[in-house]
Amino acid sequence: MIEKVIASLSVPSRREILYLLRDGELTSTAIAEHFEISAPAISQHLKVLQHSGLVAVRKSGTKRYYRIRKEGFKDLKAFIDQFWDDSLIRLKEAAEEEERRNNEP
Amino acid sequence: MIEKVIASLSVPSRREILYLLRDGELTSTAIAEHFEISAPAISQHLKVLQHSGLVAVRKSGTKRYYRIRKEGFKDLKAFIDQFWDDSLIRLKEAAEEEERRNNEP
DNA sequence: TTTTAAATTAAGTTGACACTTAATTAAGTG
DNA sequence: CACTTAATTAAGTGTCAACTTAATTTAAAA
Repeated sequence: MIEKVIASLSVPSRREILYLLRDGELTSTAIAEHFEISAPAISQHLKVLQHSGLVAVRKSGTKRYYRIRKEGFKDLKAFIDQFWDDSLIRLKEAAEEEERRNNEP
Repeated sequence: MIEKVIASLSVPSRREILYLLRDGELTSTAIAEHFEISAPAISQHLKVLQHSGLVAVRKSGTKRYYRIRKEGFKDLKAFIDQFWDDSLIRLKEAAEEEERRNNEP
């Protein structure tokens, strides 16, 4: 799923949609009002965000309320943390830095 | 920079390169051996990863040793954490869930 | 100084995808 | 039942970037 999650986030408009949804759920139209691009474009973005698991939707009459789906970020967070706070990396880095200092005085 | 970081991560080959570099620095050729795509393609990926700040390079003779640049992940991590553990979101979610239960019995 | 090795730059091709407008579905409301 | 509102699906277009092969740079070895 991380594939789809990252692809979702790679488009500025979609990140902007996520920012908007941080303050609570919004309808497709309400979201579209914040953009210059067309309503269908927003709709397409929302579909991508749903398929990647980053947003969820709730229907009520003709309206559809979109909201952040927190768990959708889980895998990506884990991916990043591998590089961010993996102690193995820190050890490797330190060892190599040490070696560099020794070999190129 | 988050723009470039996410773009970097959106390509499977580049994520694979990062995985390889977790175990320590590697030359361009050593990296290329793990892939089916051409050496120039790898070189281009490495350039993208450098420009996004996710990898750094060290020259020694004709060889170039690439390594993870941990700090490069910082901004993206912060971005994700906004959605992952922002207490405001949790409160909003809880409030809305509550409201949903009340309005649609 | 020729040759080899390591890696890149150059140039061109192709497929994906973020848009657009137009048409369609679905659910109220007069 | 028309009409409106909310949102989507359909279909087509243009751009961009991930590849390719060929050529070039740079440093070391023979």
